[in-house]
Amino acid sequence: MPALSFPSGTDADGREVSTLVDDRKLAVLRAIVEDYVSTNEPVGSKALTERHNLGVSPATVRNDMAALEELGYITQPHTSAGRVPTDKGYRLFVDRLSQVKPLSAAERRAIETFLAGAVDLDDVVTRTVRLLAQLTRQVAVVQYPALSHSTVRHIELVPLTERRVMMVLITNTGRVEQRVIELPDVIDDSRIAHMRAVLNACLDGCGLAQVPDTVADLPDRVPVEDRSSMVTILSVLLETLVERHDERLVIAGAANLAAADFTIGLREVLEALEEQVVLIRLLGETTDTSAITVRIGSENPYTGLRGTSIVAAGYGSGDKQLARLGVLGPTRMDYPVTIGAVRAVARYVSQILTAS
Amino acid sequence: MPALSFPSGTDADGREVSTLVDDRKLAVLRAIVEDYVSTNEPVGSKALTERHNLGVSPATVRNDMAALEELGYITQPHTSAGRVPTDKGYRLFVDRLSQVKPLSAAERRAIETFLAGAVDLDDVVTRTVRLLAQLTRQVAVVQYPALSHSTVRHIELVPLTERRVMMVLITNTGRVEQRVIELPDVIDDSRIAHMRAVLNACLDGCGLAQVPDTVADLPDRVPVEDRSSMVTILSVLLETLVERHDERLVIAGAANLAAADFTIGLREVLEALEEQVVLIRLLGETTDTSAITVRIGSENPYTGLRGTSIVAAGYGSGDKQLARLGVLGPTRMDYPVTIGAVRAVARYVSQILTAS
DNA sequence: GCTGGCACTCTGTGTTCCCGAGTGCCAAGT
DNA sequence: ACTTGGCACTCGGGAACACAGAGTGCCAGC
Repeated sequence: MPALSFPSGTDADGREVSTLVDDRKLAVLRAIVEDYVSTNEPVGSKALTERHNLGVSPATVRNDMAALEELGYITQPHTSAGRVPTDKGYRLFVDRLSQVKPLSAAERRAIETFLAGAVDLDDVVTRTVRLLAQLTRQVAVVQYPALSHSTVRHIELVPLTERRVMMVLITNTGRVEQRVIELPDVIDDSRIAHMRAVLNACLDGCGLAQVPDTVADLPDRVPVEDRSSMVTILSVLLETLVERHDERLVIAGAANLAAADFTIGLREVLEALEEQVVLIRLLGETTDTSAITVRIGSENPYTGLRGTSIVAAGYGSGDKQLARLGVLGPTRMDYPVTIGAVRAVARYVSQILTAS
Repeated sequence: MPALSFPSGTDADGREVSTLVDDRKLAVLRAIVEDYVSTNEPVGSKALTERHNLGVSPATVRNDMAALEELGYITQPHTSAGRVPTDKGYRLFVDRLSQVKPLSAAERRAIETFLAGAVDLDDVVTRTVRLLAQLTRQVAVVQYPALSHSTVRHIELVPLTERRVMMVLITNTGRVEQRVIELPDVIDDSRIAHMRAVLNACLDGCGLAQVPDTVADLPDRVPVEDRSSMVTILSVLLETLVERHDERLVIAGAANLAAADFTIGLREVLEALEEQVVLIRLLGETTDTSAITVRIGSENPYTGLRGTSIVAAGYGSGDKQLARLGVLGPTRMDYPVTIGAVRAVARYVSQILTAS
């Protein structure tokens, strides 16, 4: 059990905490959170003193509990029932009372070997999401690396019929986007080859964000008879960059929802999981720091997920954040373990992506 | 209400049915199924006579019910409760008592416009699965077109670093598979280009099933210094064909499970949905006919899905069956509507794939 | 400021009871 | 030979009720 860390008066909230809540009350709060997470039952003063040697009697704990309730950190479902942490209580617990629990050596080895076997980006993402779901026993979500921070590795134009080509865009992160393009004119293979050469000469290594500017004068660099085709191709390319931007997500572990006694709101949660847009917002903005984001219950912007928390982290290759991954579970989750797992997986994935 | 169709003595089962079960008993069974599906409560003799004008009294219906129960078509949850159809009862209902309900004109228009907007194969599949989930209010599953029945449209080799290339395989169904290949030797771009040319010359239009035979002598057709690289590339190509074979599935509408009062087994169902292998088996073999497959409850091979039925159909481009799609829901589902929706969607998707 | 004691308040559980829907069977009717 | 009304019987589920147990708040004493 980690020592109780309580640097008093460090931030705006610190003052309230330091003046009204002494160390023992915080220890009580922590004990409540830990017990409630493991038993899923409101925890009473007597049980607390039995399971944690706080060195005081139940009566004292009761006084502390009353104070904590007054401050909104805990609540009781009914009069004369035990206490349950509120979202605010979990927040305090996560911010100041808990220490992230690192994975066991065995778990780390398992992650390493499991992820190392991936053959391509799709595979990395699929394995990652399954891994995360299994480690945390919760619902895992992994976002595909964003196009916006990648660079063009290659653009391929494959003639399909005489008026149709398939464009394949390959990025440095290994992501592949393809689109079928209907051309305005009939174009033979050698002209296609020329356009492909022009495209690649211009865009190879170009950051995707820069593509729109870079291609502006491209139509002028091809023979006049190919100009309208080139315009068509470019417009599809730009569309691809915009439309698919950040959109793809992979989910695993939905079955874990049923295990958690999610009597209420299961339907809403499943619905949210199918709404990519909602999920992406929940994963949060891609911040520059590699910090873990924790959204607890009502802190998250989506109605219907009142009872769920999200633990998310960014990942990427090198120092660039490419996308986010995380897990979603009941507010009543084991935050130290979950945060540890998410952090570890994010790091390993970053490592894999950087290496390849 | 469709006329009662009962061609007596048509098949092996027909004899039992025709001798022991007369038309009225079948009408009773149908009424029971219909009522139970819509109310989700065991249906009694009195309620039946009130809601369906069978022209007989409750007592008569009771006699018929006793006979139907004897034959295993219905059962009662407890003594002195109404009757509930058994899996065998649903089977008879589906096979001989129900008429597929076609979609409304509005629904058909909606399908058409919704699917027509798809830009590529991924998009077709995604839209299809959502559509199906929405139409049936159940869990929809769509399998990606199988590689085995497709032909090679193009193979692309993209140099990434001096010892690494990405292979992109494009099939005539628009499916794209990519793999990064680590080469044994350093190979410059022109030699890569040559290998690409050789590959495409040999494989363009080749059925994927024929690829293994076709490429057997390919290494001999390239300069001796490229031979080992070609072998590496071919082995990865063959791997891709085998590994990804039929594997990919897309699911939507899992939230509908929560709506159905799936008090029992929800966990199992969600687990099955994450097990691609199980799901593929459930969708069934790709048969040549365009018939709809219905698996009712215990008919399906997977424990834990006792309470669910699967309605599946094949789809494809032209007359070739490429893959399957279907929905999964409680055995207590509206089969006529569900079958109608699955059939319609399968047809439209086939149409889209054929046209493109 | 902590502690033990005490009265009080609930929830959850087990019990009992009863209503009503539904059945099976039988004898009478067509 | 089937159908029908009648009747006794069964059983699940809801209402009413009691009660044990866990938990609380408060107070007086240390």
